[in-house]
This record gives sequence, C-alpha cells and structure tokens, in this order.
Amino acid sequence: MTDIRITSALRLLQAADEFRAGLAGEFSSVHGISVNEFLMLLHVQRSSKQRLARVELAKRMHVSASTVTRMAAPMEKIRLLSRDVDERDARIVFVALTEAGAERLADALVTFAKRAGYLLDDRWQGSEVEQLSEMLRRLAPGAAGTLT
Amino acid sequence: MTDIRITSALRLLQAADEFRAGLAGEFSSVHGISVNEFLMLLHVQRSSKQRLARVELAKRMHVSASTVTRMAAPMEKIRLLSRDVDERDARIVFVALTEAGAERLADALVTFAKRAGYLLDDRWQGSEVEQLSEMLRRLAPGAAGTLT
DNA sequence: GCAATATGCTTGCATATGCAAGCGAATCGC
DNA sequence: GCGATTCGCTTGCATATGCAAGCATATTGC
Repeated sequence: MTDIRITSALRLLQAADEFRAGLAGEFSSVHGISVNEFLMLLHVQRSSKQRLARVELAKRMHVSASTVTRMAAPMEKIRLLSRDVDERDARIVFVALTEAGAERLADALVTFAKRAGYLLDDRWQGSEVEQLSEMLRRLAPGAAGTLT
Repeated sequence: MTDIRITSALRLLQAADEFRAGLAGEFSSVHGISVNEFLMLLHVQRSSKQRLARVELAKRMHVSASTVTRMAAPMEKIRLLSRDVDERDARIVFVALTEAGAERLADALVTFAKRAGYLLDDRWQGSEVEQLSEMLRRLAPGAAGTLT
C-alpha cells in the first residue's frame, strides 16, 4: 500500500512546499516579489527571445492564462516587464523582460541561490547533488520550456 | 551563476508543480477533494492518535492556521473529519479522522499511487527510486510530522 | 470570399489563502 | 490569587487564482 513510489511522490510535494515557503518570506520582504513572479521573470528571461506569448508562459508555469494576465499587469506597470505585440498575429501579446526586470531578477537569483545552498548544504557531496539534479530533471517531463 | 544547486532547486519546484497540477484535476473530478484536502486527511491519519491540533496541522502542511480552520470546516460538515476537544486544554480543538474520512482517503490514495506510478514509470529502476526517495527525504528537514 | 471554427487574451465570478485583529482559555510573575 | 502575557482558534479584509464567458483576430472548409 505505502509503496516507495507513493513515499517518493509525497516527499517531492513536501520538499517543494517547504522550500517554497521559505523562499516566499524572503522574496516578498527583500525583493518585493512573490515566488511566482520570480518564476515568471525567469521563464521570460530563459526563453529564446526574452519574450513569451501569454498562453505559452501559462503552460510553462502550470497556471491559467488569466493568472498570467493578472500577474503580468502590475509588473508591466512598474516596468519590470513590457507588452510586445506580434507583427504577424495581432492576437498575441508577448511578455518581454525589461532591463529593470533583468536587474530585479538578478537580485532575486542571489537570494534563490542562497536558499538553494541551504537546501543542499555542506552535507551533500557534489556527486550527490548531480545525481539528484538529474533525477529531478527526469521527473519533469514538460519538455518544452524547461527552465533548466 | 547558474550553479547546480540553483538548477536542482528549480527542478524541484517544477517537478512538484507539474505533479501537483496533474493530481489536482483527477482528485477534484474523481474524488471531490483538492490536493490540499487530501494532504490534510493524510496528515491526520498518519499522526499518532489520528488527530491533530489545528496549529500543529498548519505547521505540517505549511499553511496558516486560518487556512486549516477554513479547509476543515466543510470536511467536518460532510463528516470526513470531526472536531474533538481536548479534555485538559479547552483552547485546543483537534482535527480527527472519521471512518468516512478514512474511506475517502483510501480511495484517493489509489489515484495518488497511480499518479506516482506515472511519475516514476517503468524507466526507473527500483534502486533509482530508492535513491531518489532517500534524497528527497533529506531535502525536507521538517522533522516533526513528516508524512513519510 | 465568407461563414464557421479555432486561438489568444481579458474579465466576472467563485474559491483559496495569508495577515492582523479579536476572543476565550491557560500560564506566568509577583 | 490576580493582572499580564501567551496560546489556540476564528474572522474581516486583501490578494491570488481557476473557470467560463466574452471579444477580437486568424484559420479553415467550402
């Protein structure tokens, strides 16, 4: 009943929840953005042209299109992101990274790296981290738009 | 900059989001509960006395106390959970699992196991799953009340 | 070409959740 | 013992998010 696959999946959810909860506090107080806003900036930056259609961004973030619309709006207001229209298809409104957005993202990445360091602390051997990283990669089959 | 710890932490978040998103759809349509409601039932079941104080449950689930209050209310209404008072301390209201709650949880666990099977499919060796499981355990240092 | 359909985005509504304030009960300091 | 503090829980308010409907633009079938 409680086989090892169930255990692994539960641990995956728990580890992610815990890591995310820790991040959330520091992100909002230090950088003024939420974890999801950070991930949105990161997805845009790591896309081929530093811009993504909203629908595509929604898929990559595992959120609905309406969430992308509403998350992007305030960040466009403060110029972390910009609205870019497609010359060929007027339906598409790209989310693009501004210079200010890139700077904010870089700042937040420092915090993220620090937290990732807590997560994988000195007790982890380099080779163990590599193994873990590879295994986690296999767990996220969302091929298109993998962040890493 | 993009060191392997950052990559691992990002993959952890992505893998968990993806798994959770898949779970959410099937849980709500098949079992009529959300992923968090499932986890709440599971936490209660796996606690020492099949019951937990709300504050303790909140800690284990990484949510606020108010969320526990509000999540538990409808499940108490439909008798999946019951409210138990502490004889010694009138401030404490335990969340306890009912028989109906245990049945619902057992049903949902079948779905969870199926999804965990998709996650860790035939391409995974048994020893690899064990390695992954152990590594994920090390990632969730929340010692008290680990679900697994 | 034009109607029918599909696609991308936004918006109205409902639900979910955190924070801070409030309330009652227990504990502490004296 | 009693006022002050702490603790557990709940509730008001603000924010976040999904779903379904609506709207504009593209594409398809004929």
